[in-house]
Amino acid sequence: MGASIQDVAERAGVSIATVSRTFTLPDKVLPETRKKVLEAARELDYTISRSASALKSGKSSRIAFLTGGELDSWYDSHVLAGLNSILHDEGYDIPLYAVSDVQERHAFFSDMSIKRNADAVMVVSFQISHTEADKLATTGIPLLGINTEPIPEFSATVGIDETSSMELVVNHLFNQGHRSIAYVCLDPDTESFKWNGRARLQAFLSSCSKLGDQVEPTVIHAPKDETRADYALSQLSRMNRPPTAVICMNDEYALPLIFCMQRSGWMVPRDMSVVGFDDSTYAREIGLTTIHQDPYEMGRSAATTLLGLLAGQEPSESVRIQPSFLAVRSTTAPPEH
Amino acid sequence: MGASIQDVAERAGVSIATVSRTFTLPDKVLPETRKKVLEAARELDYTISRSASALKSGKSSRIAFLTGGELDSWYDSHVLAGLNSILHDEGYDIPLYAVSDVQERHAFFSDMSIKRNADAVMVVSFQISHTEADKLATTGIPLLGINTEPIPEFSATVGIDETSSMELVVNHLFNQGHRSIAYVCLDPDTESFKWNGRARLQAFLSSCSKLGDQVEPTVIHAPKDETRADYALSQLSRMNRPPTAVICMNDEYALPLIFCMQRSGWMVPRDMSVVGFDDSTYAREIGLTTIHQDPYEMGRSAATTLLGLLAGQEPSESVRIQPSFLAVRSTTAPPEH
DNA sequence: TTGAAAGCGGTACCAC
DNA sequence: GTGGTACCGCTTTCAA
Repeated sequence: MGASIQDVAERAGVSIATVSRTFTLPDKVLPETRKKVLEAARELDYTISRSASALKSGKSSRIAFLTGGELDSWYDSHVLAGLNSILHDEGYDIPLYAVSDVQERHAFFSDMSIKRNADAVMVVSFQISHTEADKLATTGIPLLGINTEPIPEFSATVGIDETSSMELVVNHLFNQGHRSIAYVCLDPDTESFKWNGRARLQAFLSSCSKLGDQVEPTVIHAPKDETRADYALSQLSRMNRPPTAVICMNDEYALPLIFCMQRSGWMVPRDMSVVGFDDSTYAREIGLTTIHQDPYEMGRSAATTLLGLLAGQEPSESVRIQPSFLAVRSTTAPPEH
Repeated sequence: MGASIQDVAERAGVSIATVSRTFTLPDKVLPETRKKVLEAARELDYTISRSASALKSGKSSRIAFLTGGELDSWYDSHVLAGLNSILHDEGYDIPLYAVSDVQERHAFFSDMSIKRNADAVMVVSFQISHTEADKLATTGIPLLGINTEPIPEFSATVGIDETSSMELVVNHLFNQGHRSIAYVCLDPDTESFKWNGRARLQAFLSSCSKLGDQVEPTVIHAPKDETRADYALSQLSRMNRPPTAVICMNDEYALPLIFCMQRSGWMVPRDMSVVGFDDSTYAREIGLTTIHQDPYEMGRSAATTLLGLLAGQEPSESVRIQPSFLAVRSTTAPPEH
């Protein structure tokens, strides 16, 4: 159906080698010849075949995107958009490996269909084990982490500083006078493959302990489903000395919790301060105090780093900390005594 | 680096043809032989090369995903997740063609890099022109629409019934006693390539006119950016006889509008009823009355249809209407006189 | 059932 | 600067 390089060569009266060069190394072709070829190509509506050039050149032109769970989170889909905004134009596809249960996870790392079929792997928000990372490393292709633990197997990692971000939050609340703070999150051990679940929890505990005995931390493991806000609220209510502030693992926990509180007659921040993480959809409009970060830019940053790596450059820094800051808005206030 | 089909053949003591068959047509290989091959493959950590098989078989194993604007909308990213949940396992990649300005749009349809490099095109939420559709049709590959106008060039279209969904909304408000209703949307002619912008606006106007002179419709074109809610509210405020209800083109307009109203001291639904479209993130938690639809399922539905098409089946129905319904919650109520 | 062999459509090396 | 050509790794007749 479509014209091949042969057809173009004949029409332009040159060899296929020249046609190939015209597209891949235009400088090595006489402007005049190039013009002829380009014209012939246009007339025949010729497009280069990805599979053919991939086969011959030995590069798959695919960057695997590995993530835990369906690609439905605000964070991951923005990372993807950012990656694609750069990699697409460079000729890369981004196959999506969304492993959402242990079987899929095991399958991914055992058949390793990625081998020879990807030029790099982006590990996104995924709590990868060392065995798994080792397995990936045997491919010899660059491994990049976005929103993951910076492990030695990765050529580079892009993310925010979880520890200092959480410290910003805890200190903000502490400075407002809060002395009992709850952290609401998924149970990182059972409910999810996401890395930041674990990292943020640890950061919360360490931030509190830095303040010594002055702050009493509580951890509430909420379920993943729609009942998470109700569950968290009921847990808070039944404590005999409830905290005065709640930090949520992300906005997707914080916002429903706020709505739920309002329906139950609690005033935010009067009765309870609430902080989120991410500064995602509606956070600004609602006035949520939250940690701001930009996953789209992280995707772009990772893509740029990767392109350098693929071009043979050494990564200038193996861990790239992206900016994040505490957006103080109207869901936090000093506690009423 | 990686083992090739040659290596496996040698190790298993068979020809490469047999190795190939073992993976693509296992039934045509003696169980005994198959076992040998599979074992050799495992020992060598062999994975089939996608580019090689793509080249030889003439199929690209790519399904192009064409959408207007960055892939950051709730709707589009859920469609993608749904598509990928089926197509990935079938061995398809889904390259993302996100055209967000006129240049990119023009480039996409003029270089047609998709030609010979995609087995099908998914047109998602995109207001495609007839010229463009014709151009795509010259590739001869299946064209599917998701959340698009059902045009003859498409083999199939998946979406909700925009007209009847909007009628559900308008009639709900009418039955509550609303007689002056505003519709808030992007200006479909200038601000976006998204199809439903146009379709919903038309549906709004026709739904109102079906009720004759009894309902007075107003259309407010709001900007795309963060000021959209403020802008819409200011437009509403300056009307000398403001409507009693507002329908928004989607939840991403409705929710900020509600927050904005609350900040300005308006009570929803007492002072103004608000309806959204999509039933997306937080809509349920906030109690937004909205049209519910499931883009993830639409993606899966379209993927299934496509696989049938690719397997040579005729599509059973060229337009597939996915279920949608009005979720009546707490942002609509009879108007106070 | 299995093997031999002819490509699929490019790329890149080597002459000229 | 351009052309000839040997592959890249697989799929798929066609014979055996």
